[in-house]
Amino acid sequence: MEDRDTVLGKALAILRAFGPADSVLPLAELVRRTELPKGTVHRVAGDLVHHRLLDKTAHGYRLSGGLFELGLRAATERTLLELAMPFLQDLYERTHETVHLGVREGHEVVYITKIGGHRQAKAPSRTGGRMPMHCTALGKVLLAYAGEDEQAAVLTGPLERRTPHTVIAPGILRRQLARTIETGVAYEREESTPGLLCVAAPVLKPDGRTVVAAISVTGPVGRFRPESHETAVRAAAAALGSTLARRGR
Amino acid sequence: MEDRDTVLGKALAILRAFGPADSVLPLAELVRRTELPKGTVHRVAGDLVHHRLLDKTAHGYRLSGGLFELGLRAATERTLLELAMPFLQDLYERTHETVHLGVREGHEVVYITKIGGHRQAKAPSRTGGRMPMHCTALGKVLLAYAGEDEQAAVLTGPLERRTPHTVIAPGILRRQLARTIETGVAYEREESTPGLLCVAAPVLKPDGRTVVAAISVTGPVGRFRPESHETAVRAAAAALGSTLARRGR
DNA sequence: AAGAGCGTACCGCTGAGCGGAACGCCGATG
DNA sequence: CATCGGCGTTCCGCTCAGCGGTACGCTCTT
Repeated sequence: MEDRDTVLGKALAILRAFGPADSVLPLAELVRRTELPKGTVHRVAGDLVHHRLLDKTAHGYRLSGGLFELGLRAATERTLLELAMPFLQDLYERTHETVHLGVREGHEVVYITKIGGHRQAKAPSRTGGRMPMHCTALGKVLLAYAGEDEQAAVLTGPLERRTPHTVIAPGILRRQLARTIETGVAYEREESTPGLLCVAAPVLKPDGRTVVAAISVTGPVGRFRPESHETAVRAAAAALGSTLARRGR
Repeated sequence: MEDRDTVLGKALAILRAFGPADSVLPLAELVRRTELPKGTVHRVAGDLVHHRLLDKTAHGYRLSGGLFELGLRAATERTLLELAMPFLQDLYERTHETVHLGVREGHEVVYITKIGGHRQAKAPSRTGGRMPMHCTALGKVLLAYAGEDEQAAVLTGPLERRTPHTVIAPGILRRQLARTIETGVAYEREESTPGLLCVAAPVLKPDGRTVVAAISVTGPVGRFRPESHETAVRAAAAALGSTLARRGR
């Protein structure tokens, strides 16, 4: 999967060895995960510390602030985030539920940001994290507007059953996607996480066909009725769409 | 400044050649900024593309989504961001002005996040960006609680005059910092950007001495009266402080 | 006391990385 | 239309940065 034969490859193998949940990893753990020789990991990790991509603590290594800073220079994601923020705020203020902004990356959703209050539903999504497309509202929206082949690739591939409600039948899923194109929204009902509901709408280019990103509102089963936020989400997404069209790209 | 003799050094020189404002840089520009041989930049940039840290476009290279994703795995910043979000939301909802969360990194402030609505004052701060400490409310708070030597280092060093209001007299600045410790807030009045006012408060560890981060509210001269948000900012920062103390680190 | 697992240090071999040079392609200039 | 400067790309032989097996010393656990 990764190219472990070049210095850069090794360096990245080490950096990517950190999962979203990991905070500090000891050298030995990095060796295990990267499957690189111990000496090598030691040296490269040392270099990475020197370059401010890793911090060295008493208990091991940790991704450093330098990396955080660098990552936020990525132009497209950052611009999207900055332009979207006001709309996401509006949406949050109107709903007081967890609001997500995500884009498609390969066959998964990547969360650009996640905003919420104290009462937010405990979702597994994390800023900068990934989730499968077939079991999230955000993912379904992004998939619905993705290219034919992209869509087919995901539907054909194995669809992980995350909860009893996860839709793993390609047929049903395909129908949901078709309906998403018609209505302009997608739903998730406890398909990725028990107890969670979600509505999402696409942020489109002016052509009305290409997705740039998607916005969603998530809440817990019980007090939360996703249908009642359908219009708000759609409006926010549409508004962001036109803003993007107006300014630069 | 940078170590250009190792592969990693070159790679980082290239990545860091992208300023906060740059979106796409052509090869030639990278060569100019990094002062590396053309052939070398070409090759390394190619490798970086292969490793999903750069995107190659028709007009040059661009920091890619892979980097964004990686950066957001940095544990400390991300945890801080996640735990802070609800408090920042509250603060925004109460004030409807631009809200910042920042930490100290070296002799500057790094913005972890920035949230605001449509009417937000056009501040130069950007998520992931840097600003000097001596002319921002966030910076003054962070500096006030930083170690003696750290504080001295900044005050001794050259203090850039950003606007006619920038305080560049170490004496006055030191008094402001002292006062910040007493009152628990710092102000900025058009010291970094004309037309902008700002209040900030420290997020402290339980010991009440060590700063972890700082929160601020920014608004435009005219409608915005920073004093009236002093309590709200202080409350938000304090609340975040206790939350951090409770959970994990 | 023995052992397992860790982080660190050493060091000689070698091919990955290096970068100067040359090329072909524009678009600006005269 | 000819020239030229700046661009991105490719090539290739030299060499030293990177490599990783080995060994050591430390701290826990058994």
